[in-house]
Amino acid sequence: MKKRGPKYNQIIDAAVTVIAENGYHAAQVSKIAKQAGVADGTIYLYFANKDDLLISLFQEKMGEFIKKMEVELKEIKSMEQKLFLLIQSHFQLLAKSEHLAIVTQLELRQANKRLRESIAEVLKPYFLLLHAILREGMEAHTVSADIDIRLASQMIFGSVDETVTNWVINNQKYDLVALAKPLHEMLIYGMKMNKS
Amino acid sequence: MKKRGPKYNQIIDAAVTVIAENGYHAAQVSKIAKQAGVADGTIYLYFANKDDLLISLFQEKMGEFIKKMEVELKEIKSMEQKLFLLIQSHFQLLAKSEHLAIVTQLELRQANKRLRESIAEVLKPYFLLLHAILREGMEAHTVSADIDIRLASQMIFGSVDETVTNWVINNQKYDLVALAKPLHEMLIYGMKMNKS
Amino acid sequence: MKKRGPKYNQIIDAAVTVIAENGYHAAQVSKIAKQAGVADGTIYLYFANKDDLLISLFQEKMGEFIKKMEVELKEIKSMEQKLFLLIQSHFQLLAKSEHLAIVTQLELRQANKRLRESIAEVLKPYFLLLHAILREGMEAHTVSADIDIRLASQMIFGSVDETVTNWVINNQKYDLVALAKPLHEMLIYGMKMNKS
Amino acid sequence: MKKRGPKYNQIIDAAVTVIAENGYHAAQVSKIAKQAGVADGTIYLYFANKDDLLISLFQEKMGEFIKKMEVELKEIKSMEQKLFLLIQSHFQLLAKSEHLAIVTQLELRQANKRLRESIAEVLKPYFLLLHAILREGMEAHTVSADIDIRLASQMIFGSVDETVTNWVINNQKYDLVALAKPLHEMLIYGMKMNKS
DNA sequence: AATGAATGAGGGTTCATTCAT
DNA sequence: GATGAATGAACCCTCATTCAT
Repeated sequence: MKKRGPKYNQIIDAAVTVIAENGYHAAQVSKIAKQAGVADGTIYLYFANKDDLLISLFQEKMGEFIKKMEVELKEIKSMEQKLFLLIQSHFQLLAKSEHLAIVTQLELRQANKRLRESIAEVLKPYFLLLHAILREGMEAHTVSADIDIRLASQMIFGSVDETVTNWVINNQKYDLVALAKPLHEMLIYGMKMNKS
Repeated sequence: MKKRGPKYNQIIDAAVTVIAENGYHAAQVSKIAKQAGVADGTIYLYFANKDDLLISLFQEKMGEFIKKMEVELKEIKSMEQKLFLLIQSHFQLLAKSEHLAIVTQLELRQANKRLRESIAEVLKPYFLLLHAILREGMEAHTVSADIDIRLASQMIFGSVDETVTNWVINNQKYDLVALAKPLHEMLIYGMKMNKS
Repeated sequence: MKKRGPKYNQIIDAAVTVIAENGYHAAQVSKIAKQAGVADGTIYLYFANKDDLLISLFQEKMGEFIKKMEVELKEIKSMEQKLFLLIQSHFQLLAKSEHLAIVTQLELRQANKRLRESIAEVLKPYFLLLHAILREGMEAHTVSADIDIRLASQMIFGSVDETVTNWVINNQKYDLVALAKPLHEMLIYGMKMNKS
Repeated sequence: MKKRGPKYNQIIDAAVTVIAENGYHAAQVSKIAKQAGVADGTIYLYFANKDDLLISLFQEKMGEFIKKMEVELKEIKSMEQKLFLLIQSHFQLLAKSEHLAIVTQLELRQANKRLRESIAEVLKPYFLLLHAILREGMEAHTVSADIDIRLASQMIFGSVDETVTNWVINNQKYDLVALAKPLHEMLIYGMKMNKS
C-alpha cells in the first residue's frame, strides 16, 4: 500500500465524483475504479480498504485545509480577523467544489460508526485551532472572560457547518462565501440590537 | 397499516432501545421485533417499511416536542426568553433520555438519503419557530434589523445541535442543561468583550 | 439455526450431489440451493455457514455410520469378525452411494484446515472403535500382545481408506465390497506365506 | 520457461517453507517470491504457473526419493528386507524435514483436483516399486500366492501414509522412524497371535 | 534475465420484506 | 390481527498472472 503514487489522487477524486453523483451507498468500489480509469484491484494497492479510501479522502481535503489555515492564521493579529478568515476560507473551500461539498456535508455523514470516528479525528485540529483563537482573544481582552471556550468553539463550528449544509440542501443556489461576513458578525456581536 | 394500535408506541420505543444499544446498522427489523415482543411481520402492520418506522420514531419524539414548544412559546413575551426556553427545552428533552439522544445525534445521521430528507422535513417547523421568534424580536426592536433571519436560525440550530452532539460523544458526562444559559448569552450578545 | 427441519437433509443431499458433480471448489452455495430447491438464504436458516454445512454433511453420513457400527459390533464376539464387519460395512456404505464416495474420498480432502480438523474430529470415534476392538482381541489372546494398538489402528484405517480412494479414482469399476475379505485377511495374517 | 537455473531450487525451497509456515491457502505467489528473494514475475520464468510449481515441488522431493529407492532396492535380496528399507527410508525422508512433512501430508492435500491428479501421477512409480517387490516375493514363495498384489500395495502405502500423517498431526512429537519396525512386522505377519 | 505495478474475475452472506397459515 | 419461515438481490476484496520497462 503506497500512498502518493500518481494514481492516489486520481482515485480520491474519482471517489468524490462518484459519491457526489450516486450517493454514499451506491458508491461501489467498482464504480469508483471505473471513474478513476483503473482496475478494481488497483485501488487496493493504494488503500487498505474502502473505509481507508473514504477516510483518506476526508483527510486529504479537510486535513490539508486545516494545515493551510494553521499557517495563514499565524500572519494575522486580531482574533476577529482570524475568525473571519477561518469562516471565509471554510466557505470558499466548499463553494469551490460542488462535489466535495455534497460529499462532506451529506454523503459522508451516513458512514458507519468507525468511519465517522476517524472523520471526527481529522476534525480535532480544527477545534484546537478554534480553541487557540479564542484563548488568544481572551488574553488580548477582545473576547469576554466569561466565555466557555469549548462551548463557543462548538457554537462556531456548528453554525458554520449547519450553514454549509443548508446551502448544499438548497442546491447551492445562493452565494455561500457572502455569508461569511454576516455570520461572523453574529458570532462576534450576537443578534442583539444596538451592538455599539 | 394502522397507526395507533397499542403496539405502535411499543414498537417505536423498542426501536429507540435497539438502535441506541446496537447502533443503526445492527438494528435489524427482527431485533426490534424481538425487543418489542412481536413477530417480524407485525411491524409491517403498523409501518409501511423500516424507513417509515424510523421516520415515525423521529416524528413522534421531535414532532411532539415542537408542537409542545409552539404552545408554550405563546405564553412568553420577550424574544430573549423565548429563545432561552427553546434551547433549554431542547437540551432537557435529550438529557432526559440517554437512548433518544444517542439515536437522534449519532445513529439516525447515518441513515440513507431518503430517510434523512424526511427527518429534515420534520425539523422544518423547528426552523419556522425560530424564524417567527426572530421576526417578532426584530419587530420589537430587540433583534438587530441587519440580521439575516434564515442565517441566524441556522446559527442557532447548528450551535444547539453541535453542543448536544458533543455532549453525547463525550458520554453525556457533564450537565447539558446547564449549557443553555451560556449558549443563549453567546447567541444573543456574541463573544465580544464589553457586551454592555 | 434449526437443525432437522424437513429441508435439513434436503440441503445436505443437494450438497453431496453438487460437490460430487462439480467438485469442491465449484460448489457454490447458490448452486447447492438451486439443487435443493430452496433460496440461497434458506441454507443459512439451517447452517451457520458453508463450512458448517460441509461438516454437518460429513457428520450426518459418517457419524451416523459410526454410531450404527457401535451398536452392531456389540452383538459380535470375536475380534476377527468385528474387524471384518467394520471393513465390510465401511465399503458397503461408500459403494452404495457413488456421490458420497467421491465427496468423502476426493473432494472434502481439499477443504481448508479448519474444516479438515472438524472432519478429523468426526473420525475420532472410528479410531476409538478400532482401539476397543484391538484391546478386546488382545485380552482374549487373539491379537498379539506385542502390537502397538495405535499404530495398528492407523494401519487398518489407512489401508481401508487408501483402498476406497483407489476404487474411486478408478471410477468405481470393480467390486469394492469384495475386497473386504482379502484385505481383512491380510490385516489379520499379514502377507507372509504359510500363515498356518 | 527454463528449468534448472540457479533459482529453480531456490524457489521450490521457498515454496516448501512458505506453505509449511503459512498453510496452503495463505501461500500466495508473492509470498513465495519474497521468501525466495526474487520478483513475482521471475517465478513465471521457471514455472508455467502456480500449479506447475507445486507439482515440481512434489516431483523434486518425492520423485528423487523414489529414484533413489529404485537403485538401493536392487542391492537387497529378500522381499522382507526390501519392504523394511522402503518403509524406513520413507519415514526417514519426512522425519528429516519438518516442513516437507507438513507440506506433503497436510497442506498439499487441499490442492485442487488437477494438481492432486498430477501428484498421484508422481506416486505411480512408488506403487510400481511395491508391485515389483511383492511379485518377486511371491515368486520366491515368501509372499502368499493368494495375495492380491494391487490391494496389498494399497494396504502398505495406506498404512505408511496414515502413520506419517498421524505423526504430523501430533506435532511430530514421537520417533517416526522407530515405527518402521513394528509396522513392517504387522504388514508381514498380521496382527494375529502366535505368528510363529 | 528480471522486475513489480497493474489487472479483473468470482462468491459467501445479510436482512428487509412477503404471505400462507 | 398475528406469525415467522422463506425469499433473493447485492458487493467488497484477493491474488494468480501479465507485460512494459
